[in-house]
Amino acid sequence: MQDNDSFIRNQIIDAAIARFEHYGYFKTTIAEIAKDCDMSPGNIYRYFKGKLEIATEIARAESVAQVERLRPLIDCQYRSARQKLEEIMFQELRNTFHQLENNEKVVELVQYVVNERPRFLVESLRRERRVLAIVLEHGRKSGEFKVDDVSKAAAILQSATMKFHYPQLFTHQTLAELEEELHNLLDLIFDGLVQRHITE
Amino acid sequence: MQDNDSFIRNQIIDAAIARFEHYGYFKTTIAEIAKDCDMSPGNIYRYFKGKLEIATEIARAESVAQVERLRPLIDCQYRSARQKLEEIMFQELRNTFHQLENNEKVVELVQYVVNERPRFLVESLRRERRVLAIVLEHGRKSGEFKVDDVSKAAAILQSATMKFHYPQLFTHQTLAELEEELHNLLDLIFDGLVQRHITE
DNA sequence: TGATTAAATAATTTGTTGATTATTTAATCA
DNA sequence: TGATTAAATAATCAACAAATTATTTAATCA
Repeated sequence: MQDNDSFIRNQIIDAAIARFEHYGYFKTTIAEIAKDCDMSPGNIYRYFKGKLEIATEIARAESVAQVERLRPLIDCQYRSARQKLEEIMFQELRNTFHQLENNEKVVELVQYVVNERPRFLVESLRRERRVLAIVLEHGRKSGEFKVDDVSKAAAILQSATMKFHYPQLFTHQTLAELEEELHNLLDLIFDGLVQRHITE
Repeated sequence: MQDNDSFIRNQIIDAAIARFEHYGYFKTTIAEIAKDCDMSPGNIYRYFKGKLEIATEIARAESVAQVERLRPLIDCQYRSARQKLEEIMFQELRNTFHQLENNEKVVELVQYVVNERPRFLVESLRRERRVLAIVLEHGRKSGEFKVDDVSKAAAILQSATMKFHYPQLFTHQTLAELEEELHNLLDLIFDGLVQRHITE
């Protein structure tokens, strides 16, 4: 029964989230998650390959949700492509920063998943690049941007803003400082990206 | 005797470098370094506060040397400021990449120093920013660049290229891939940085 | 007296053992 | 028969002693 299966998977995921957020990944045991779901520890393994797979699924869902939260923004009619890219970057910076300050258990979990499953990071970065590419394509079509290869441009944009997604690289800076730096960086990038209409 | 003191300091540093490069920071003991210098372990402490201070001095010297190696480049008369910045970035990328591939013991040492002494990283980054600022100032004076605040621009340039200095962020990319990405990034940045002479 | 050492102490690492936890397997259930 | 469990096994962790190493101190040397 496929439906019931995914119902139970969700039940396990939900129990795991609650435990992980409260006690952290390492301090929660499969036995505890199983007990929360009124099942035996072994039965968890019918639904997940192991503890790490549960964590990976949670981290992936968070990464997908973060990108999903950008959707209304990228669909918005009243913003320029530039404004959209700026807001995407700021939203991600603030999100990372707040996670780091308020949600250390989740940060720990994600960092562990990233270390154990290098593909996870590659996949998450690709998801973000797709969003960037969509907005860049808008900008290209409307003539706002001068880009020929949209996905290459997305990759560049992503590496240029890498610092702002990696808490390890927030060298003791405050959010305000990071925001100002990001703002300046984006100005620099856009002045190079915006189509310049030479007056003739 | 100040001269003799610094002679012995250098002797210790040299012995430590040899050991650290060969066996790694953690596998070499103060006793071994002392023996290489024909002195007792305790005597090391007349010259250094401890093992970590020796490592820090070695890492700092490496960081200073890396910046020094850029000097002929920044003094060069026949290169544009843009060319200089490009070559600085490429030189640093290649340097980091090769260290990572050939000199894992040194990488381990530097990473440990960075973890234990957060100031060390701040200091190294400032050293690099100073170089960038010098070249930016050249470009500003000659009219090649449109920058008002040179040291702010240096900071932006540094954060935009952060990925290429942090091996942790080389997500399984080859040197060739990284070089291409850096090349594209610099193109983007310069198109925004270069003064555009509007034809009137 | 400053440089050095040997010896003392403090901190860290290593190795070991027992417990806990993750995962697998072989029944049981419905 | 598929879902579940209980029991078996494998892997990991925690605690603690022993050993090693880092650092300090109190002599000794020249």
